[in-house]
Amino acid sequence: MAEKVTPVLKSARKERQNLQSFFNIAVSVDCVIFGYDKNELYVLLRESELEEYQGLHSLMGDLVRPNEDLTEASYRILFERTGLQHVYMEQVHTFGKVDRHPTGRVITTAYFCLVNMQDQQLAIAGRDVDWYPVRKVKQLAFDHQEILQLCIRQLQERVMERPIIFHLLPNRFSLRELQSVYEAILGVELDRRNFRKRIALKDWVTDTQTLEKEVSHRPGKLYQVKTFYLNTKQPLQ
Amino acid sequence: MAEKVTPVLKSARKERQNLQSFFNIAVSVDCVIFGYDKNELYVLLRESELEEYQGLHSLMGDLVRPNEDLTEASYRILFERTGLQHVYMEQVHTFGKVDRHPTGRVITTAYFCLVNMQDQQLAIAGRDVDWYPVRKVKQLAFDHQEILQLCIRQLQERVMERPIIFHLLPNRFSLRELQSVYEAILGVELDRRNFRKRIALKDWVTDTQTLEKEVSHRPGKLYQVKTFYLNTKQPLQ
DNA sequence: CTACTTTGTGTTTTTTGTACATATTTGTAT
DNA sequence: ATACAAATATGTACAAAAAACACAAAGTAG
Repeated sequence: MAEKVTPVLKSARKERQNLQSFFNIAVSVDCVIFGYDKNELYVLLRESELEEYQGLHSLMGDLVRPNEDLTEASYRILFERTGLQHVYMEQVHTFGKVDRHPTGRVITTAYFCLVNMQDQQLAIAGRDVDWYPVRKVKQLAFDHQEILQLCIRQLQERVMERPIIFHLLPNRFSLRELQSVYEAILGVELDRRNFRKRIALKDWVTDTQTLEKEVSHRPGKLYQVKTFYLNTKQPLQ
Repeated sequence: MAEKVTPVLKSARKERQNLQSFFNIAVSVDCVIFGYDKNELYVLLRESELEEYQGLHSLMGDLVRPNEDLTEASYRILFERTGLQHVYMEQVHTFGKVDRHPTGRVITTAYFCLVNMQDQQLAIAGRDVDWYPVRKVKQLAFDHQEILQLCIRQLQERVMERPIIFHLLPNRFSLRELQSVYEAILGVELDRRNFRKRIALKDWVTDTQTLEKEVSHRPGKLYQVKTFYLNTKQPLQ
């Protein structure tokens, strides 16, 4: 790391005179867009454009424009790919290795986004864009596998401390579905009785007085999240 | 998205207009360097160089060089200012508002660092650099107040989940000191008996069989953190 | 040697989390 | 219509963790 010793300050000043050299780093945003369907957590991926990564998938990313905030860029990318606005999003980490992009110096800030895959507004843009079960994603272009892993870990932490999981679900859902989303994200099985107790205690949802339809067994009650907990704005960070 | 272009930016962009269109965002790193002494949490600040922020302090930051990793840049900045290497550091957040820097588009990634203020190696570089009690910092240049706040919050979360607090302390410390660091960071008072029980349970420290000196009361035992817990590498993120 | 300050320890209570079993409701096949 | 399958719905006992709380011992200062 900081192997060079004292002359650093002096040479830094020198380099700074030649200011252009510091505008040689491109800035991008990568969105890890999560969805949930039938006991599986999905992530939205596209086919990589680069020859170097032919045949591999990559996250939804783009360079940040000179006149847009970092946050704006992430919402733009999400919108371009999904047609969705007002989606829950959190910044996760910035990846800045010199050689992380094969064709130039690009640092990237990763965000995770939670979307409802049943949303009527949802319009996956591009033939090469599709949902993939997170469990099955083994290799991605660039350092995107690492980015994805970190986003999953952060998602796992967040769903345990804040009511953000509802962004993955349709308006009405059964407690069984809710539990399945937790299980898909955390990768563990949960005890049904304790789970329901915990949810009841948190007081995040209300009974809609309606029942599931088209299930080949006893239908469960449908619940809604209390609207208070559906803010897109992240309460922390 | 909001297309506000301030005159400042416009001229800044003009200067760089001959560069490739997406390589005109500068990337910087800001280090929030924390220290602890006598019941107070301190942060290392310098006087701002910019006219716009004359008289205000700012964090330790610099532009990232084209050929250094983001992480390298943060260790370089820390080393330039403190002479320290192998310091505990964590990335916190990247700040990317278009207008966050008055003289151009600069996005910055914030790191927090934990240093031992009694460290013999510690050499604060520059007349304008000094320690300030975190409690008393009210206003900073740029968006550095916001950055500082977020770093404090992340530090508060981390010390509750991982044994990183020892990086702020000298080699040997009493349990009373250790408790005081927690109290300074968290801004709360802790029960001594429960605190000691929790620390004993965590099994992070060993008794050095020596006692405090030069205290005007019953001296406490001195402890050391088990070396296993002193890795500079962050275990998560 | 007395007063003072801080260290050092243990018990009880409360809260939280975990493990676990049975009756009920509906749909489906006969 | 009846039996069966599958999932819903619910409560209690136990273990672990956190919080509240009080008193004796060690050393310093005068």
